[in-house]
Amino acid sequence: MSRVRTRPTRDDTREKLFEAAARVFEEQGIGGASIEAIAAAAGFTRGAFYSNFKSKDELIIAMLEDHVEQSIGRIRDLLDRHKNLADFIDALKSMDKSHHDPLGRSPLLHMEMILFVARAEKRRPELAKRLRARRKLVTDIIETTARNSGRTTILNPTWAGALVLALEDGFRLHRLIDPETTPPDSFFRAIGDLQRTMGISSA
Amino acid sequence: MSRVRTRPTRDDTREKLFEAAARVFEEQGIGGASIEAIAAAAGFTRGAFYSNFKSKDELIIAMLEDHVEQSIGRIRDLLDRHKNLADFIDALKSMDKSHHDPLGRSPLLHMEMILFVARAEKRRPELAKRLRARRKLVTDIIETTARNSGRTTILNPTWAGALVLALEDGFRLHRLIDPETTPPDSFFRAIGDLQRTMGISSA
DNA sequence: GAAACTCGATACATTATTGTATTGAGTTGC
DNA sequence: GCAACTCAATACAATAATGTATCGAGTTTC
Repeated sequence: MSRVRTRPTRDDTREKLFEAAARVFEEQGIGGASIEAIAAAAGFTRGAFYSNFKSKDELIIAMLEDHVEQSIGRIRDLLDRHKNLADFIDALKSMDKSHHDPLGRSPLLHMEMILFVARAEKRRPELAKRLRARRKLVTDIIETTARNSGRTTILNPTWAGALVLALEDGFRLHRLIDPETTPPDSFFRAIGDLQRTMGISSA
Repeated sequence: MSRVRTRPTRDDTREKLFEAAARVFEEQGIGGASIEAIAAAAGFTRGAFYSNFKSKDELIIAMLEDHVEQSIGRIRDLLDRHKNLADFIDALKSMDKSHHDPLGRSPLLHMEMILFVARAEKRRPELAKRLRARRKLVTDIIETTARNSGRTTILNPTWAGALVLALEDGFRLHRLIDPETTPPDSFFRAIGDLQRTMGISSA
């Protein structure tokens, strides 16, 4: 190793390409983004891109894997540190306030990713499987906290999980076009309502 | 007017381009679709496209206006024919089963459109306004049926509307990647739960 | 039924995008 | 420290996509 590194490491380059791609996808959508635009946004030429990824698809898949892994990791971590659900949700809330959503990406990009996965289902069914694993993690959390609670649950846990997840992404989506009637805490407010009236889990 | 028309009318051509664009956007996404691909899918050349629309953006905006107008019209129509909410929801359910969702387009395209509008917000704020008008229509329905009902509502009507709309699109989205745990009737099931436990409206 | 008009096809010029092959500065192993 | 290696830049060839100008068959008007 030389004393002062002038060339960025491979991981640096990949990381910069990830971030640049996120910005470009955010602005132009996945389909509308050219490889040139991504490389340029990262301060590189296409050469750097092709040296790191075979194609735009491969970059997206790597990003996706990275994001899902981080999201699942964050959730598990939070779950370890906050055993009871009230604390867990409070912790989620404060994460949410710090500009990051629970999945750790911007809402627009998040939606783009889901559409990408949906379209890629036939070519690459493993991508949707990854997203379903994250879903399952959430429903499992709801299921176990429900079981451990003294409260009787009105809804069955799997269904309650589906409900919560639909609300999360539904609000995220609607906030894009109607932030006025969809304040940032809509999701948590809805969760609160569910807890209070349906007993999806104890506090 | 000649006795037998051999050339399609302008409206025919536009309609075919709409349908073709819907198919192409569905497959490749809005950003990934070329004008050539759209024209070809409609059985035309690019010439026909440019003779009818200035750009891809203009086509999308026309499609969007068309779709929102039809959706609002359908909802109003249904509302006129089914005065009480239970009938209204039943009618919605049967529409839903006939391969069309309440907005009258495929889920993937629906999401693409919303993302397009979100991105176009700065350039064209009127598009988001249109979508908000549809949102408002739904919340108004909930509001008036709530007021007319004898039941006490736990939630305020605007919030209940936001909740219902988030669920609609949330399930639509998740059905794309996890149809197993997101059956087609998820939305209606959720509505039923809300009615039963939160009294968002009377039946 | 002839002149004016309409509209999609065609041709063309231009720019964008892609992917590969090669180069050379920077780094690592020995 | 030098040989082997790494990796982003560059150059290049080929294809894709765009937008405009023009043509001509079909349609409308009178």
